[in-house]
Amino acid sequence: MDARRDVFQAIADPTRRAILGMVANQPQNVNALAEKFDVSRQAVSLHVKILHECGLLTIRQQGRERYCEGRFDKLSEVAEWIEQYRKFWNSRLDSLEQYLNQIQTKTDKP
Amino acid sequence: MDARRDVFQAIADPTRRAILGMVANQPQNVNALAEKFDVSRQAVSLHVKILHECGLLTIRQQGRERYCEGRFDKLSEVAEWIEQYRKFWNSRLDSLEQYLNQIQTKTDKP
DNA sequence: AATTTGCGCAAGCATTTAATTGCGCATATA
DNA sequence: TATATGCGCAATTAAATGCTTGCGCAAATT
Repeated sequence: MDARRDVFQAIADPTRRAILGMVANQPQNVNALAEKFDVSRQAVSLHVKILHECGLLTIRQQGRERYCEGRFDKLSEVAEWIEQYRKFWNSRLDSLEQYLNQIQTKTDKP
Repeated sequence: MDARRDVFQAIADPTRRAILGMVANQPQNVNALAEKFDVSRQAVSLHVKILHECGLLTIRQQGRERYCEGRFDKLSEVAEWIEQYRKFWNSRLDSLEQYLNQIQTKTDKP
């Protein structure tokens, strides 16, 4: 179960995205994560392993527990890939900056 | 070969990302695309089908040819998912980050 | 010291996926 | 009209993926 293993592939799985969401704010150990899913602890453990191999989370061993914490900078790879196409779906704006100004303006409007 | 079929999964494949890159600027027919890859025409045709099913490209039939053109607005789904984590990897001054901090400060206010 | 708990390893299994090959049907072209 | 071209539709195969189960080790608890 180890072939092409990149960030794009890692985030393709919904369970892995959920895991990332859970370890974004504070570290969680593997069992704590596993309890939140319907799949077995082993399945979650494997997802964690994959995410770790991709550099999307770090693992801090503490006694017999392994605390997982999100490491999201690798997502910039995906973000950059997508950014180049933003102009195609948001044709009147051709940069993130302008896009941001747009939503900011919308939001600020009372 | 039709199960979970979402945008995250569609862009997980490098060949499909390459195809999207090729049809971003001007439409290409299936054979023209296939020539650029080492895999068979059928393989490319299948990737095109998947991308089409995900709404990531449109197909315009013209005679016996099918012109594929990128439709990137579905990528915003991925972009939005990623955006929520940008603050974790991009700690430098960034308009989006500032924006996020701004609303976060508002929210955090007790 | 004995037991429980957290968790990785590894084997096994069902699906899914990517890719190939052969076929046939339209639409072009000679 | 005969032939070439573009391309989808299976059917098939090999590999990858997600998941489970059983095992065992090391750290914590009793």
